[in-house]
Amino acid sequence: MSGKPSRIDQAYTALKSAIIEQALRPGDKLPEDEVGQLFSMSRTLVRQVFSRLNAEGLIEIGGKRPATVAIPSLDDAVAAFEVRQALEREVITLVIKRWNPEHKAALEAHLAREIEAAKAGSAPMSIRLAGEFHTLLAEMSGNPLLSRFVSDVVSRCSVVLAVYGRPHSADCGVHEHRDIIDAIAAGDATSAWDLMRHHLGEVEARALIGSSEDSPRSLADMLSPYVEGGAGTKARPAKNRGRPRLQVVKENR
Amino acid sequence: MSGKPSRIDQAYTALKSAIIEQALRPGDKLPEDEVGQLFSMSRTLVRQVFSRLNAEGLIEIGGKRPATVAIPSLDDAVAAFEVRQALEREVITLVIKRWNPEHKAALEAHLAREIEAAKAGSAPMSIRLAGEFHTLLAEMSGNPLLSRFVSDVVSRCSVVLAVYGRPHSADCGVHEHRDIIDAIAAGDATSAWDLMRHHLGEVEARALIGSSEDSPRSLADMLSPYVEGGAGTKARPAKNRGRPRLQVVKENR
DNA sequence: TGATTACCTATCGTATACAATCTTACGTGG
DNA sequence: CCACGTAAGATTGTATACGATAGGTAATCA
Repeated sequence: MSGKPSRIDQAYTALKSAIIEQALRPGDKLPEDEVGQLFSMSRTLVRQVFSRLNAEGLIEIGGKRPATVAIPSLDDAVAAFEVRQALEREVITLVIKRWNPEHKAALEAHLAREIEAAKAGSAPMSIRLAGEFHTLLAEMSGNPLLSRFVSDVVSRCSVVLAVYGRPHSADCGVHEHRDIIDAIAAGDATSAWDLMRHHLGEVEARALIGSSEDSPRSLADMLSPYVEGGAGTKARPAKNRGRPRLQVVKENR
Repeated sequence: MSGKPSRIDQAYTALKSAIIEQALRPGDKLPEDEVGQLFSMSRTLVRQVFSRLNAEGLIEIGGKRPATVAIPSLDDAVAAFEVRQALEREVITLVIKRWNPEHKAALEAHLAREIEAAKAGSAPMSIRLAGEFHTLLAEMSGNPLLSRFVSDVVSRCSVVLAVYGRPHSADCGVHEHRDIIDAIAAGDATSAWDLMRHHLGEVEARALIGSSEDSPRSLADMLSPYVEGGAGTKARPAKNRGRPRLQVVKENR
C-alpha cells in the first residue's frame, strides 16, 4: 500500500500503538533523547513525532518537562465522546450512501478478527481492533477529512478509556459492531444511528473508576515490541555507547 | 487573554491570517529560511509553524520542495464542506443547550463588526470575520475539541474559497448569520439547522470558476502587514545582512 | 530530626552545521 | 532553432551543539 513509511511514520505508529494498547499508560514520561535512541533517530525527528501525537491528544508536551502520555480530564472525555457521536453519525450517513459489497466484506473480515482476538483473550489486540472498526468504517465514507477526524477522536477516546475505563472490559461490544454492520447493510440509517449512539454510550459508560496498580518498568521494555527490530539494543549510530542507561522512567504518581 | 503568545504562535497566526485573507494565494511558495528571516527565527521554529499549518490543510509540505500554500482538490473541497455541515450541526445543538445572554451579546457584537466591514468594503476583513463567526459560535459550544475541529475545517473552507470561489463575493451572507443567531436565540434547533445548512450550501455554491490574475510580488511585500513590527526589514539577528534577497517567490503556474 | 537551601543533573528550547536532493540555467550537439 | 546533459545554486532533511530551566538530592542549620 504505502511505498516506504519513513522512520518518523514508524516511530509515530509505534508510539501511538503502544499508547492505545496501554503498553504506555497515561502519565508515563517520554524523554526525547531516550525515545530517539530507541528508534535510532535524533531529537529533531522525535520532536516531529511528538508534535503529531500531541496534536491528536495522545501526549502532552510543552512546559519544559518531559513529554508525558496524556491524562485527559473528565471534561476532555465528555467532549471527545460528544464530538465522536456527531462524526460517526455522519460516517454512517455517508457509508450507507456509498455502500457496496466490498465494504461489507471488509467489515465482516474485521469483525472476524475481533471475535478471534476476544476468544484468544488478547486484551491489547481487542482494544486496538475495537478502535480500528470505527476508523475502518470512517474510511468507507470516502471522505478523507472525516476519516482523519474520526481517527483522531477515536484515539482520544482510547486514552480516555485507559484513564477512566475499567481495567479489562475493553472488548467494546463486538455484538454491537455486528448489529451496526447489519443496519448499515440494510440501508437503515435511523436504526444504525441509534445503534451507534447506544454503542458509544456503552463505551462512554465504562468511564468509571479504574485505578490500576503500578508496576514500574523501563521505557525500553514497554516499547520494545513496537520498535522496529524488536528492541532498542542494536543499530544505534555508534554514539553514546555502553549500557544505554534505560532506567525506570515510569511515572508512579 | 493569553499571557504571552510565543514567537511561534505569532508566526503561525500571521501566516494563517495571510493565507485566509488571501494575501498569500494557493500555490505560493514559502521557503523556510526566508520566512525565518521575516519573523526573525530559525528554520527549526519555522518548521514547527509549517507543521501546524500543514496539519490544518493550509499549506503543503513534504516532498523536498519548498512548502506551498495548499491547493485543495475539488474532492477536498466537497469533503471539507461535508464535514463542516456535520460539525456545525452539533455546534448548534450544544449552543442552544447552553445558551445565555452573554453569548447573544458576543454574537451581536461580532455581527456588527461584520456589517461594518462590509460597508467599508474591506474584503480581507470581511472574509476573516465571516469565518470567525463560525469559530466563535463553536467556542460557545463549550466543547474545546469541537471548537478545534470547526476552526480547522473553517480554515480549509477559506482556502477552498480562495481557489474555487469567485474573486470578491466572499461577504458570506451577513443576513444569514443574522437569521442563524435569531433561530438559536429562539431555541429553535430545527430551523437553525436548516438555516445553517442553507448558509453553508450558499458558501459552497460559490465554488465555481474563479480564475484570478497573477501579479507577482515579493513574499516580503505580501507578508509585511502580518509580520510583527510591520516589515521584515529590521531586527534580524545580525546575520545574512545586506539586501535580504527577497525576490519573486510567487508561483505563477 | 525536620525543614531549608544550594547545587547538580536531567531535559528541553533554539540555533547552527552538514549532507542529500531538487531546480534551474547554461552550454553543446543535432 | 530545439533538445538534452551537466553543473551550479537553492532548499530541504537530519544531526549536533549550546544555553536555559525545572526538579531532585544532599548537605546544613535550627
